[in-house]
Amino acid sequence: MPQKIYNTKTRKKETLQPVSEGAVGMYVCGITAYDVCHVGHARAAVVFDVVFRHLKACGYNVTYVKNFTDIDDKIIDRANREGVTIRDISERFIQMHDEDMAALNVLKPTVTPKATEHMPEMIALIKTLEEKGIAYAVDGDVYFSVKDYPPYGGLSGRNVDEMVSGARVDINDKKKNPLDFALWKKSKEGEPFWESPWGQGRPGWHIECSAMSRRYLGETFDIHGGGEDLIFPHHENEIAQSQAASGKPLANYWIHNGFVKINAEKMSKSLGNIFPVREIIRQYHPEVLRLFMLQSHYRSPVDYSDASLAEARTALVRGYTALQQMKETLSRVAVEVSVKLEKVHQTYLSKLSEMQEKFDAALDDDFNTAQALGCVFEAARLVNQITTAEKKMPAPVKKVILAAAKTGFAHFSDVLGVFLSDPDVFFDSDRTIEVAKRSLDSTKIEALIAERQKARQDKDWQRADEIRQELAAQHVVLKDAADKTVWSIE
RNA sequence: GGCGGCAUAGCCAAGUGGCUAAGGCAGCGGUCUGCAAAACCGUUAUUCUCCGGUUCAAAUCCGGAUGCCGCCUCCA
Repeated sequence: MPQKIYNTKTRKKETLQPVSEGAVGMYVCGITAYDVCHVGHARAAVVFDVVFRHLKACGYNVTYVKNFTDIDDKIIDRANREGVTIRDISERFIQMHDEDMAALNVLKPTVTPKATEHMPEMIALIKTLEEKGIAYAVDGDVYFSVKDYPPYGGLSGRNVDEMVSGARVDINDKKKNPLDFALWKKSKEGEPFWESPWGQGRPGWHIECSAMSRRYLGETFDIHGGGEDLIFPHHENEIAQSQAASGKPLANYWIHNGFVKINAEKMSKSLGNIFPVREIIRQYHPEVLRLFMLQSHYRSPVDYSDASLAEARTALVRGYTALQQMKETLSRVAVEVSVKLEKVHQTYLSKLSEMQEKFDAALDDDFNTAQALGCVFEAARLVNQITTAEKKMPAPVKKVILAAAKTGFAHFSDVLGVFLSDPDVFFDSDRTIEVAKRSLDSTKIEALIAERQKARQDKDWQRADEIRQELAAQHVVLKDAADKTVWSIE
């Protein structure tokens, strides 16, 4: 099925037709490296990671570029506050960003360029704009002249005249027009600077993305992404700069992810409701956060809360429970050369392949991860039916069906970036996190479980139940299997 | 003021013209179990904020009302 993408530029779902057949160029605006990543960054990263993974799974040769802004007012401020260099700051937070992303199973983009490493490209681009009469230099600053680029406002659906009358733009005497934006800023005393035809200074924010996307993807590429807040002014300005310079469209498809909200409010420093990724993954397995994001459509806003993460955890546990049963059954049953499948058994196999088709179709339809997850959970139910409920099914038949399910799940995991752990490793890790969160003592818990096992062997059900209740009070849930008792935190 | 989005069960959330309105959480009944837990089976929206319209047919398209939200200033 052809890939459909909702294009912010046209506000419609369109069929992806790459510039060059079989290849996709994608640029996504990355972070400004001045602080740790929060849930919002995580969402954007996960959304475009799934786009990346899915397009690759579809056979496209994807070049995914995600930049780091490593020169910016906020970085300078922080460097001054801490008395270190801007490089110290940006390197520190890029490193932490990479750690967080790795924890969330976010694949490394093909290229992760940094602004400071692309000064010549930026300066060249600004020069081109200046030569074309679309940019003007004033006292060491260079501005983009919005009135000299008539299509301005095309992406965000804004009208230049109305924006001027709206007048929520900063006052700056150097600008000819309040909507004009800086391409190059003269450096102030003590600030880091680069040499340029306009003197010592540093680039404006928007120009770096124009310069780096051009460098790695060319003048026109396929997909440009970012958070919905970037539509205006950032992406609008990128389009203006790049297209004014090249005379060609910058990107054919514009994808924007929705925001993460906290209690229906915007996350912001002033509200004090920022949730850093590294804090969240101390409370929950990273895949919990990832699953939470994938449960809703990437363009909708999501409301982050502890309750919704707890719910996502339960769902994740459900999936891993199926995987664990599958693994266990597969390891137990010996391979049989020829297995006769009856019609009922064939039904399972066809249901499985139906789930896989629906899964791919969901992602083809504007990366509908929520719908795709529906297929994953239906497949999980099917696995559970095979492993537990279908007692009459011959073991070799189970093996054949579960092997097919395993292949299907491998695909689901590969594309969504969840259910990637070994189930036993996942449960261990989940339990460790929960034990720490509730300040429990696993040694004591296990001692009680051992005591209960003895009581059970002696058929002292009263004592066994007493211990179970005692543990339940600490949120410890027991699961009695034939030979052992496993425990988890509810 | 300008631009845009959203409203589906107790909660979260897909579905955007027509088969039984996915899936997850929670609830209820059953199977299994010493009892549980997990799993499985069954059940939980005659209906998609409200009012009109188009159509043989609408949650889905059009118009209006109400409510919530985002962007227009750094922001994923």
